[in-house]
Amino acid sequence: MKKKITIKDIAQVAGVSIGTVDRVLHKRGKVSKKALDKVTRVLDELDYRPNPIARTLKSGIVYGIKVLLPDPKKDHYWIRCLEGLNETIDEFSAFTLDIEIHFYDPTKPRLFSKLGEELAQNENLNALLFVPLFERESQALLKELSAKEILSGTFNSRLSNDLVYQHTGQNLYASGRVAAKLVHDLTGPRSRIAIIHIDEAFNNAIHMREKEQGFVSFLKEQDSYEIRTLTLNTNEFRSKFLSFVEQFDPIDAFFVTTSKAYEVVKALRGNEQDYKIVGYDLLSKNIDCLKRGEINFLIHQSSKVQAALGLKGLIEKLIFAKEVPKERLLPIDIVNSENVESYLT
Amino acid sequence: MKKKITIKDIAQVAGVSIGTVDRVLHKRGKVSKKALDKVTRVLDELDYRPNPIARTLKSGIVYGIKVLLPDPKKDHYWIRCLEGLNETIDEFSAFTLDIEIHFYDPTKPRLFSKLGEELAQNENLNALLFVPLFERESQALLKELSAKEILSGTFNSRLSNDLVYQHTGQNLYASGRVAAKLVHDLTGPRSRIAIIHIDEAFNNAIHMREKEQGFVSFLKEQDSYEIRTLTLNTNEFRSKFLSFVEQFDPIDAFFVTTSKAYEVVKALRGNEQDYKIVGYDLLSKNIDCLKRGEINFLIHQSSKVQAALGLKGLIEKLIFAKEVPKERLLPIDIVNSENVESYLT
DNA sequence: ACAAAAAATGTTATCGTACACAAAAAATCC
DNA sequence: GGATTTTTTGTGTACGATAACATTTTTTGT
Repeated sequence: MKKKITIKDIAQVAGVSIGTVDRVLHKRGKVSKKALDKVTRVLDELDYRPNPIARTLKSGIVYGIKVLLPDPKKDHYWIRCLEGLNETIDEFSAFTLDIEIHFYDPTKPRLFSKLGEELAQNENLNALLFVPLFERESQALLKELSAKEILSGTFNSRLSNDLVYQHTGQNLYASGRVAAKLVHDLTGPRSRIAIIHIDEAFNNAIHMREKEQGFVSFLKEQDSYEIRTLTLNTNEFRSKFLSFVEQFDPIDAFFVTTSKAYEVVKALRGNEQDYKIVGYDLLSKNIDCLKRGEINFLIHQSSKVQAALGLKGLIEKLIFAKEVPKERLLPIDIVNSENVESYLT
Repeated sequence: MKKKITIKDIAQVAGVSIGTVDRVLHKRGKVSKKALDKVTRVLDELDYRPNPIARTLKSGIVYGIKVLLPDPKKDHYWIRCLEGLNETIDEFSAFTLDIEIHFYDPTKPRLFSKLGEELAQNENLNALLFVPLFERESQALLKELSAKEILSGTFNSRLSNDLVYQHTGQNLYASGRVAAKLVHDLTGPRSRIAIIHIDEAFNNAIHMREKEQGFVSFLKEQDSYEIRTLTLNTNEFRSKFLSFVEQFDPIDAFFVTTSKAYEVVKALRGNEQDYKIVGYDLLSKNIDCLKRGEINFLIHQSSKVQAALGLKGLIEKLIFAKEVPKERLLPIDIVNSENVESYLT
């Protein structure tokens, strides 16, 4: 228990009043050069860091944080992010934070832009966390935030941009390699494998490509494999999928790069062969298939935790002046029928 | 931003002074029945919860927490717990907490008892977190803590005791089932599987049994398997292990219930056959084997996170009066060569 | 019924920070 | 140099909970 250095200590050592120290700390001017130098030096020497608790207690200081999330009503995937956000909000309920969550239609880049601009207008906005589904629009938003010195955070999708303060995400390439390793374990070498992309437009196409690249890169390192890729939408699924299966027959395993592995399962039902299937995301439909043994593995990069961590990072930066690594990647969880329960908190 | 209810509001509504409210809150007596009733009612009605920040700020209130951990010098396994503890301590550095970590020799129950009693003597000890390696001694300690109204928390090992305030741990039985499922995936049905317990005395024998039971229960549900169990210590390892392998030959897979899977790998080196191996814990030696393909899967229940969560639970109870579920079980992580990196933060 | 003791209740300083305002010191003007 | 403006510095109060202390009310004893 080392004694904590307060603003009082600084004032005493520097031989000035706490008011002067405060002015130096907050750069509100009205300080003579002499006093400024002395205080700055003492501040540095004693390694002073303001007590965030006292700061919070002092009335009036409310940090404004807004979150921009794809509407869970339009795409159920995001409901878990919302849970994560709410948990973090709850965790910091003791502090005076003004956190608002706004939803946007994941199919309408225009509205995203509009909403983003609107939020950025807000006077007392200190940080904005968002899912950058739309590359171009997100870049524009980031530029605006940066200009206004508003902290920015992204999660789930990544932008290649230095302006973003912090990103919390997933290593898609590596997750593809993980899937490949699992398939390799399940089928052995020299097998025939289908990579299925479903609903590329809706989700981020880049996501699926990265997963595919990781997947293929692993298999290339192993014994020879026969790989085919199929890209389609939910509505054209029934018509195209089965003819693909027939054409590429016999298939040993499917790697489904989106959360729609259950669709593949459904389509293959009644088929005699024992297909191995590796997919993504702990949707309840997927979990049902997993438990019935129709899906072998699901890869899970908790979007809930991503959202929670992303928000937490921004809050801690604001309240505690705690620095967070610019990029944090979640573990790639391998889920099968036996450990799935342990991931459902 | 709903307005927060302060002690002042309560006083006003109840028609008394804040002093009286405070006395009611802290049960320090000297309050008339009439006032007590009124305040209690208002307190309940307005759902008042004290501002933990103001409470912390008020000088003098220092919560004392001690942690009792097996010495990482004696058993390197615990070093990761220590990391987790330190991360949590760091996280709450803004609050006035007096946290001390004490080590005990994991081979000496007597010293554990002695140290435990010593710590419990401490006047301003509010909570004690410990790893209950020794059943009997831990029970005694718990009784003492409970009598003194000191919060108790355990992690890593579990005691069947209602006195413990909260436990953070792992589902060993389920992890055994997970391992079995993986082995099943790797070998297919009708294979020959060896369960290896190493250093039962040192670690908790019950742990290994639970894992074994889970493992066997899964395989029983599948097609017939041939299972043999071998229990041994590190020093007698070389002599007994190879003769066991010879005897039970041919073996398809090994399930090692402790963190010593690398020992099995070492012993089997030079052997022609392609054994499948599933083990526990992300020790660097295990990770090396995993990356070289000598171990197929490691099961990971982050002891670091267990320790961190355990401590966090106690702190939040003290500071925020936040209730924590009596038992929290970590996810059972499946680790292979491709996702191991994502777990090493 | 009155004084003294006991019990109940109210008031206030404190923690560390932030900011408004008052006070002092320095600079400017005539 | 004295009055006025400007700059710099110091002081007081608030935030919410706590606990010591001061004050009021009630009870007890004679």
